[in-house]
Amino acid sequence: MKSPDQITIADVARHAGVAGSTVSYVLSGKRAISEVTRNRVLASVRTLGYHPHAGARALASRRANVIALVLPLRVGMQVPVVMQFAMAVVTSARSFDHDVLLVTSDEGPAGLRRIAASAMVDGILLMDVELDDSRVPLLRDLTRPSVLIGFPADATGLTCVDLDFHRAGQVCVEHLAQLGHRRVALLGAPPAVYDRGTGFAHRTRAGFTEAAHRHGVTTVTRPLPEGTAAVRQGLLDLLDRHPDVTALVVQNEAAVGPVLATLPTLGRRVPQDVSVVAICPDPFAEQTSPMVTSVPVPAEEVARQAVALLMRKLREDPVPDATLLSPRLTVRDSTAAPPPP
Amino acid sequence: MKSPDQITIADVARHAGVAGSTVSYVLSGKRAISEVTRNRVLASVRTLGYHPHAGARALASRRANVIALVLPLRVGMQVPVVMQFAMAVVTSARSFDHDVLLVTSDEGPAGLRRIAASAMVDGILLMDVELDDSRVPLLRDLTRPSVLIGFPADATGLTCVDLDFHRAGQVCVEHLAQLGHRRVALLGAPPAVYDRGTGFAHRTRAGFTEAAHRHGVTTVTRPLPEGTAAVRQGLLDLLDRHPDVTALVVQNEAAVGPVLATLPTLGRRVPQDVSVVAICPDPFAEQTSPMVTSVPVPAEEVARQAVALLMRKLREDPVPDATLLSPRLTVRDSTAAPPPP
DNA sequence: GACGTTCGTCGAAGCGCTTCGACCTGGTCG
DNA sequence: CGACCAGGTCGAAGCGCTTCGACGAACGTC
Repeated sequence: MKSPDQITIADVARHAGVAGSTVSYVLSGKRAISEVTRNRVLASVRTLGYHPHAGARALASRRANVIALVLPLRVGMQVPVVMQFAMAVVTSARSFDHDVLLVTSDEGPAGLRRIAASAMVDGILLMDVELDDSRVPLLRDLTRPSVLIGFPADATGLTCVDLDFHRAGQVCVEHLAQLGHRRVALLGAPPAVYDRGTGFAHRTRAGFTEAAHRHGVTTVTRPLPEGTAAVRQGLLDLLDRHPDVTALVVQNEAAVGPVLATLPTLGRRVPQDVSVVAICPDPFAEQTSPMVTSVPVPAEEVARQAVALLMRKLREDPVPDATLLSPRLTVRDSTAAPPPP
Repeated sequence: MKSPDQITIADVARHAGVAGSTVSYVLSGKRAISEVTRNRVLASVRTLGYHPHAGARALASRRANVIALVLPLRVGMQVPVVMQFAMAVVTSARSFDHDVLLVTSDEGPAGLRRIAASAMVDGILLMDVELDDSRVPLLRDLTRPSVLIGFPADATGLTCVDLDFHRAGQVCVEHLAQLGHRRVALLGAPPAVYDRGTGFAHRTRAGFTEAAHRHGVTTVTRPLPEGTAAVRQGLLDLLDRHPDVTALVVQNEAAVGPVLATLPTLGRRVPQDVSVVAICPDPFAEQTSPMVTSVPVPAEEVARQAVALLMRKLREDPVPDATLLSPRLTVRDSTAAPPPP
């Protein structure tokens, strides 16, 4: 007595009057099959509602058609972007006929090792990589190919994708310099993010500072803690010490709203008195009032690229080590020329 | 020549000087094995770094040790909660020695069917269930067990877990009534959420209205669109038409911040002039200023419960159809007695 | 018209694991 | 003291799939 669920390739073969191997070849396209046989098989597949058994397939073909998406358990401020990433990864992976196994970092290296060694996944996508990431060395001697989203300090031998944050910092300054601003502040991620050594924060700051220098703009940079009250306090302090600042670059999704809301209460209108540029996802930027000029983190595109790269590695195609997506600046209503002195 | 990666159970057996089946029994504990043999096998497992091949295991045992987590692709504003859920699901699943396959709804029912039929997962966890959810009927005639997070209109034959939103609505009103408020407004999710028939919004409103009635409190309810500007407009309009409202219940994470920020600019101090209770995740509530009295959505606990239920169903243990987690109200700084008339 | 070629199909051999029945011990019991 | 039993262990038979080599048949080619 057969169990009622799980239609096997043998069932399809019988129904179509061919050999099991023929069904397999029809489905994989790895050998020529006549038009007529193919159609007969496909018809049987459809009428029986056949779906290949993933385990059996993985066992025989040594490919699971699954990739791992490794997220840090401690998702800090940037939850929405991470989510957007994750969804985009799933969608992209599906377009390559792969599924996504969600893994958290809290099992540590052992978790990664388990996933890889059990042949559960063919490749690994690592998100939110930190400058000095404990998972990274492991990745190097794992047999499975991997792609990182973000850059560790030492990226040799690894494939990494990210927004070009260095360039993003530059772009913000250039926009503001062009408008005539001469003194600009960078309000960054919470201090913890810098301390943790997360790459993007440092790279943005470097680009920011470098471009400012080049354009004769003087700068102030400071991290911005979480929480509306803290943001307010930070702003007060900043404007108190540096009253001549006429533009802010904010790289902290959670802070963008509060910053825009607080400035008017401090007697600074946006953009008449002070301009604001944000580095944050588009959905955020479009929801503020006034709508904020921003350099979006193109989560979907980064995800797509990362998956595409991983697929190429699975095929053993050569891939570039570093892929930097160029930032685009979208001008909205929060930036204007500085007020006359 | 053997491929260097992938140590098999045969390797372990040889190394330990026992039969393959013995290794299997040591690992699964399904038959008595002498202490001495067990230790010898476990030692070999460790020194060789053996991890069972997931596909082979799934094929032979008919259990993949993987559950599917199905997320809606279109995640609205409540991204952070969803994320929190997802992470908690992974953690819980791991504690049962299961992994999590991330699936989006955008493939539609076909996607679910594929996942289930390919024996890729043993069970399914469906998030963000809507009152009239197209995926739900399918679930009923799938062979795999499933658990829903949220309630569809017709939940017969299904296992559902959620916060008791009806009770949450009541709890908010009761708190406010006790403080002496007589006229209370419910500011809900964006209109689209109601139209979509998402259960929690309706259930909260029902509980809210019912409790208000019972306590002799009159109510106004209205959805709240996304965006700071829209929130402001909505508040202006509300206070204009109903100037006697002294308390607000906000069920819209994205709106809590803006509401609290906007009220003072409309000449209403919180909590002296108007009290605010939010139904939102704790991290949100703790970040507002003033810190808002709230009924948190216990994402982690819901996730844990859902996974636990699914595991019981996998073991074919009987489980309750509906699991409602009781809300707790955390009093913070945004609620007080209403001002004298 | 005998000989390659290609094209399409089949059968069988695994992939690495679980699990079932069988088979050995040594005790225990009547 | 032989029969019985429980505790340990083994060998072999699959699980459902892919893939390799083999094999007919239909087609030129000299």
